[in-house]
Amino acid sequence: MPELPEVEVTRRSFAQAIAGAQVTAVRMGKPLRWPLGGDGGALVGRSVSGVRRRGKYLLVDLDQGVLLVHLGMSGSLRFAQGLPPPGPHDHFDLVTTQGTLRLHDPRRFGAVVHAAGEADPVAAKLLGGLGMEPLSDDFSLDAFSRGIKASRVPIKQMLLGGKVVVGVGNIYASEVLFLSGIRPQTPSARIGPARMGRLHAAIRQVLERAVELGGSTLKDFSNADGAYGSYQAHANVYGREGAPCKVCGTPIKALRQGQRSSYFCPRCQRA
DNA sequence: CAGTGGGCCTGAGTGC
DNA sequence: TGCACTCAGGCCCACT
Repeated sequence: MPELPEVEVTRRSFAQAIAGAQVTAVRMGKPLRWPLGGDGGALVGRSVSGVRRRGKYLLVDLDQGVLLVHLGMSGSLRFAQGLPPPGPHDHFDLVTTQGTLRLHDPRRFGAVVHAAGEADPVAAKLLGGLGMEPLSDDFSLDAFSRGIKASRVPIKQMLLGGKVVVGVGNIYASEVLFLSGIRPQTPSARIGPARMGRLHAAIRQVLERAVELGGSTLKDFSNADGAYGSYQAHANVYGREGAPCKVCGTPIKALRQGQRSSYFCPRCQRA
């Protein structure tokens, strides 16, 4: 589920509300993708100083250490007081003086990891190889272009890989390529300057727009207040196989790349 | 070394 | 109604 916009929308929905809170208890359900690291009891008494985002990770900063939260494919967070008793898919509760932060994740591809800091080997392993932040100032066309050109991997998979730029997942990769007029199968190294410029701009444009719209709710995504996103209704190609292209009317095509589906318009995306 | 594909999990949907 | 199968927003890692 959650790509960069959903994670950012989630962050914004509870960062203020949790700031300054002190952890009073931790509850864990079934194991998640990675172990918490240490005893949950070590979190009790810590206070939350803020919430940042790096790629698709949320970094819950504590007065000592940091909590890395990843939503995987099916995760979502809630932050509220008086949450109901945990259900079978609520696998982590951080109970604080200002409310409970709860991770709901049926597929359990998500994780909550407690690390001493970002430099802690456990955290560094997860955050180390990440590419540029697309919504930050370091996301220059120059660096992006160099990163992309260095590989012959199809551009769709290059974007998903996160080594050059983070946060572009399966939905937004298709949308970004549509706006840039590039086919998903195009080898990264074969993208020339004109299309590279459009691709770079489209990444920012699509992700910013998605954040404004609260992300995409395909099935069950909601932010920490329980609100749904609406970007999916604006998708040009994702999930629209056979439907007419919103620009030219040509039926949208689907294909599979590395076990993931990609969608594109054969007319608007010529090569 | 770059690149591909399996695997982690559960639930929803489809076709028989 | 039940079963077998496919697919779903991500990402690590073993293999070629």
